[in-house]
Amino acid sequence: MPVTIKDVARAAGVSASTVSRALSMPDLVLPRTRERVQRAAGELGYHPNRAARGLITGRTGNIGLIVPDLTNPFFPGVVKSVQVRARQADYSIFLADTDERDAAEVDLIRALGKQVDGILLCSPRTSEAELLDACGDTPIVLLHRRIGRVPSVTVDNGDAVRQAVAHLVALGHRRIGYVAGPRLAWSNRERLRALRVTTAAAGVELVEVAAVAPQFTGGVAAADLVLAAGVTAVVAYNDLVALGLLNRFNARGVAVPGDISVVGFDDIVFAGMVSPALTTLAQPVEETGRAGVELLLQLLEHPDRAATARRELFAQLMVRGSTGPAPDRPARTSNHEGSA
Amino acid sequence: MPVTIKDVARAAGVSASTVSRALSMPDLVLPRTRERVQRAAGELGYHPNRAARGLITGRTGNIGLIVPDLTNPFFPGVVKSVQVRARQADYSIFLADTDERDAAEVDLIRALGKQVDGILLCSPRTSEAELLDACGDTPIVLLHRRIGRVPSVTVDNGDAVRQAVAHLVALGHRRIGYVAGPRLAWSNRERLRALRVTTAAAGVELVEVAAVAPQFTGGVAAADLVLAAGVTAVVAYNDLVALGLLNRFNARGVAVPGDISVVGFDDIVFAGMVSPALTTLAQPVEETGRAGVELLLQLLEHPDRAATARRELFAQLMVRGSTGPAPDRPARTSNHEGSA
DNA sequence: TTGAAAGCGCTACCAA
DNA sequence: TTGGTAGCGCTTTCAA
Repeated sequence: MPVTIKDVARAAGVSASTVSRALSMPDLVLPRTRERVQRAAGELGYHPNRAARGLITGRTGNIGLIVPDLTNPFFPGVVKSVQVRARQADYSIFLADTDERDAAEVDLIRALGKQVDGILLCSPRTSEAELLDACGDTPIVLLHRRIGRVPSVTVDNGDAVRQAVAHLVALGHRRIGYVAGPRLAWSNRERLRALRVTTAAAGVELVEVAAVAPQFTGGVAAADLVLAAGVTAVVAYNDLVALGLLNRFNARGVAVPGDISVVGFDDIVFAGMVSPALTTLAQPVEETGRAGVELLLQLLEHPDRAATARRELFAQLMVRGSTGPAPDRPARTSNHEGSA
Repeated sequence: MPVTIKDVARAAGVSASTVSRALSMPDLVLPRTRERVQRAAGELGYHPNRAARGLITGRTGNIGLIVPDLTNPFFPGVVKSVQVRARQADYSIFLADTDERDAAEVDLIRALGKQVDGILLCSPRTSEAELLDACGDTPIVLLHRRIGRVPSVTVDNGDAVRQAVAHLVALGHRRIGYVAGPRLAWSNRERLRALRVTTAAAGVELVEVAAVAPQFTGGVAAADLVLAAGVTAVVAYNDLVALGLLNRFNARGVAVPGDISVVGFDDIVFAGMVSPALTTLAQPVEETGRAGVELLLQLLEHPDRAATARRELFAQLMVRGSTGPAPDRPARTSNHEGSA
């Protein structure tokens, strides 16, 4: 049986109220008493029961974090940074992974809602209305998505895309493909929109090749379509997809960047491990998580103030081996002479 | 203000006790009443406050999960499978990442202890005594570690190593290197021990090259030592380290498997993405997580019974491009002719 | 079968 | 500055 506040009270020869105060509002008790209580608590190994405390204060000391898929190395990065910042503020993390099943988001929000002070929603796909409905009055902060005036931490996808397109155009590419991710993903929509605008402005062609699962296999599946599209460069929704492209290109004997250039998003650690290393837009993962927690904490302190409720971060282009000068002609669509 | 049991009681025209029963022990109330209550609960969107329930039942419905480093793709796999199984049993997951800082384990165990019904400790490094002390009377299940009679899920590292060595020996290798991981990691100790035994039994030489951080950079750092050790094959503590080796070998112009063969552990998804693809020992991640949760649930049901308290799983060798016939001589230690 | 009452561990209020 | 008391939302006796 765990040691409760009463045990400490008895040991210190004071009342439970005093123990409570001595521990959480030390200024309100006499130094002598405080010390006595703290020593007793220490000796007994007392740790307040957070659930019981939460019941009355209305605060659990927990933060919920919902991510689409831990298997994508991008998200563990976010989780870690959230974790670090949360722990600093003495919060624990409830983690849930939706496994890319959009419907699971709402269920998880509902399930976690009661046990946490607020939820960090990473790249949610659920429609605005459903999301807001599911949250009820649980404070939320969106990561990588923007909805009305809901506090959010986002990365400027427009700027990121501009960097990528400028880079490709400078290399001489005039026909660029995009392998999209989940249609409902905000990042995907933003990237696609920015690609349309930016390529048009630069006077180059954009080919929307396909939309695939944001995974390695998605990239593998899209690779042949990319080749058939006759582009000299391709932007992938994320690094996983880009790596899938690279892999299939390699299997088909299509040289990167000789025959075709590839750009990804996220700069997951493996983007730098393959050869040629992937050119990608590095997301400031660490900052994202930290900023998310901070926004949420702020929100918990001042539920009214919404002034600082948005933070926009920036991605940075990492130019690596997978992009190079445009080939004179698009990549051959097959390396078997006969099949052309 | 969230809807409480009283609201439902009022709406259904019954007492709070009845609501409680109708929801958690439906057989004890009249079908008519039950329906009325359930409808009311549904309409109001009532979800019991788990903290309050836990206060009286002594069960939180939460499971703690502590992993060394989410950045290693092996662990997200475990987390996901734990998550899935836990959710089936209507448990939520408290996740904590120690960031490979051994000391953090104890703190986290203490911090989580009170808020969960039990803890899943994945690959902990802490000494047996400290660990048991920190746990107090929180039930724990160890993943990838064995301590006395503490319930655990492990993979038979001896068998895994046997598979790897047999494979390498069959290819003609006679001098095999090992790049170790954290000295305190149980898996590392087991693998090292098994390597010693197995190589000796096969009459081949084992060179313990180095011990590095279980990360990509660790492998990169060890690569030159491996080459200097004059081995024709190298076993790495895990895939991340193996990929680091591969990367550095590639940079130095050392052919894999032409000049040297590489074997990793885990079969993280990226092991199959590089070329040549990494030969590795696939851990049954999904089963590990599931088994861990099941053991813990069992433990919570019958704190006494310890019969089924251990589960041993098996790794499977995935032979891929990174291993091949032994070169006649060990890999050249440099590709610069002059420097030899 | 149902309701009233007690109490889980804690904090917040009010008096002293 | 301290202690007593009430009550957070829920479950679980015990009576009715």
